[in-house]
Amino acid sequence: MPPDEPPKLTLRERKKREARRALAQAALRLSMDRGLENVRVEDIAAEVGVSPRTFNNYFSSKEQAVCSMVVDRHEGMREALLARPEGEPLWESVKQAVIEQYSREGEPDRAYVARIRELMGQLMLRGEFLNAHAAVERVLAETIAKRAGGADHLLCRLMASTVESAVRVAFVNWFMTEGEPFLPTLERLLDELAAGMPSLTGGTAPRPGPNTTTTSLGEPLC
Amino acid sequence: MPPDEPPKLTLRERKKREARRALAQAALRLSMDRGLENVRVEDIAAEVGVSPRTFNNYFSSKEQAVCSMVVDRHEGMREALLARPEGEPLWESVKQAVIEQYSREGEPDRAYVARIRELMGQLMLRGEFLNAHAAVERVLAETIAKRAGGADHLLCRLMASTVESAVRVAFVNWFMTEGEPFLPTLERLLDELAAGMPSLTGGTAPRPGPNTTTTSLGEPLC
DNA sequence: CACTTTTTTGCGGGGCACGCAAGTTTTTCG
DNA sequence: CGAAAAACTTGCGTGCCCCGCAAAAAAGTG
Repeated sequence: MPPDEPPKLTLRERKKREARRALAQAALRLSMDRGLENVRVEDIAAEVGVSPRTFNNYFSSKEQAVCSMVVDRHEGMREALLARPEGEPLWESVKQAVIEQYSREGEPDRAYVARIRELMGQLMLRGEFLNAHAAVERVLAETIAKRAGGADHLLCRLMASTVESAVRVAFVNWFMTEGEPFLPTLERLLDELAAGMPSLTGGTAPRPGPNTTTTSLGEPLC
Repeated sequence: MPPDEPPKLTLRERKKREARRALAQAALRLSMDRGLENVRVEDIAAEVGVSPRTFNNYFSSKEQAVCSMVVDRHEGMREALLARPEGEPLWESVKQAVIEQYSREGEPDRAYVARIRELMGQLMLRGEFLNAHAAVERVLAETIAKRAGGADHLLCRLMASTVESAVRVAFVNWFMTEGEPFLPTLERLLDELAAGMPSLTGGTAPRPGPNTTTTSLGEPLC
């Protein structure tokens, strides 16, 4: 068998990536177990066998570490989108690229649903999570622009932003409902997006209907 | 003239709101002047004439204080949307409600563009900013659901989320370009949304075109 | 004016993020 | 190879932040 990945990247680079990955994973694992508020930076560092100070050389907060898997996805996102066949309509390309990206990880682990729900309850974490999505959004916008051959820059940003919206909504739905699978939901939402959400716009009749609870602000669910 | 707002709310309530408002405003003002990193909680408290500890009774971080104006907008948002005429198509209602909301404040102050741009460079702040938008998004989704008479819950969330996307994209465009006015951009983006972004989808031809710079990640611009 | 409820404040603790200046490892190159 | 250069890690020290707690002050009540 071939000895291993022949180190194309300098040893240093490999070590760095590995350290980063390990830290991120440790941060996530510990947070799932005990809840983010019971995880000190010290713990994460210890888990990986590295000094606390080093943790901060890689991430500037534990929240950032936990969310780094989200942001790392932009890499594959760009490639997937650029790899779509030439003539394909833009929406279809984007839809397939995004779905492919989230298929590769398989349906998120059902066992952890409750934990994830608790995790996302943390306000600081949500901020970082949204930041991560914003990062993905930027490269997505750029890639769309490239793919669309110099289309209106603003519209590309809008499209990228709404696509990320769909992802987030599908994700929140996934971990809030216990039941519904992620990918089909995502696919449906992307289709709706592409069509301007006719299912909503269509059923215009504002029947009063039975009152739903007016859950006001504060910081309830995600 | 009538003596004043006849205190409908107990004196206590008024003081609380006033304190909160004052703190938020001070936080924003100071951040604009010196940049958020040079503003300690102590400074904000001092500006309002209150103990630092009290600041944290109102906000759990300075970032939150700075962004509180965003989240306070959900109040007016709900009212505006529910006040739209009955038969009006949903998209039109939402569009008008949102635009109305942002008209009431007038075009954001042109003089501060550069400052705002710097402000938004702060990563922590962006997280909180996005959190604030997420809060608005929640009540918007709920209001849309009510207005649409029990339509698909998920789609309502999607619509709310994409609308907020449009707002953010328009806003970022505003403070990144120096030039273009906010409201017309917003209006255009909302129209595009309602139509599934045909301007993009239409021009499918993927001409290679001259390469644009592949600005990769890190944490470049907003 | 007593009495209750709510808010403010000081204090103290636990933690986090980061600059800096050694140490240590990897890379480069003569 | 072996030494200088470059890059990464680590410990230490600093400043700041967030929050729990309990006492003091303020606002509401009769």
